Amino acid sequence: MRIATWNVNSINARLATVEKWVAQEQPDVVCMQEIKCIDEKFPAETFERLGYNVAVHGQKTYNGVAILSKRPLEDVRRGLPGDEADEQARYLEAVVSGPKPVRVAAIYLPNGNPVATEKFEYKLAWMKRLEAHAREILAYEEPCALVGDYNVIAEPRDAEHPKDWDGDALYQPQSRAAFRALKWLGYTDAFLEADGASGAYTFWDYQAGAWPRNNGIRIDFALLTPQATDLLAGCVIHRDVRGWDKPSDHVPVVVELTC
DNA sequence: ATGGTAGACCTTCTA
Repeated sequence: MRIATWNVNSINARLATVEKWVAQEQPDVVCMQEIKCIDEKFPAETFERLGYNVAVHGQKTYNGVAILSKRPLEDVRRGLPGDEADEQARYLEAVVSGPKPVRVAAIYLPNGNPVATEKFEYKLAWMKRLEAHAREILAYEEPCALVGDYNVIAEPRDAEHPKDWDGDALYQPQSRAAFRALKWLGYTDAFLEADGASGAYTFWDYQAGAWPRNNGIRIDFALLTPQATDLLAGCVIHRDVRGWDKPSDHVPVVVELTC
């Protein structure tokens, strides 16, 4: 089973690009972030025509996540547990049915900039809630992939110019520590495990020629439970998609599990 | 040191 994650930066602005890639690659599952629309405005029919079931957790203008799956989706959960007052649509979880069911979550972790504002506090609080929920999922002892835009540069190797990010929420010691705490609960970074190449990025800013200069960062991850890690067959960053017409600033990451 | 782009949408906010 091939599971993709992609921050599309508006599904409606990106529809032609996303449809082209999905039709070409035919992943079994596609987790999207930043769809930037309410559920009713998500172009579900486009993907249903390609043979996908669709689950959406959207909101107006900002954020929003979705899961496409060729196999039926069960036990769909909308929103990250731990704060009933949180109205930002950043988490969607479902079980992909089949002989070997796999739990999948689409994650759009808060950016958190600028630092020293309530936005950074919200990021850290959200990461605490994610850690608590990820701990619960580990206790299920089942294959699960937590995929998405984590908005964290975990290590210097994950940036072309790490020093440029010193004042940024994505590279703060607190952000990196929170990511480390999450991962060390017992999750595996699928790309590092399967590939491990340095200089492999998933995001290049639209500004200042970041793409032609390869001024990128790796912030889109697939974190796997031990039971999913046992099934890991590969992980590929679809770098070339950043050079397509009307690209997102993120590219798809595809993790393959043998099931 | 600054500004550079993209998207949603009403004028500025988010990234």
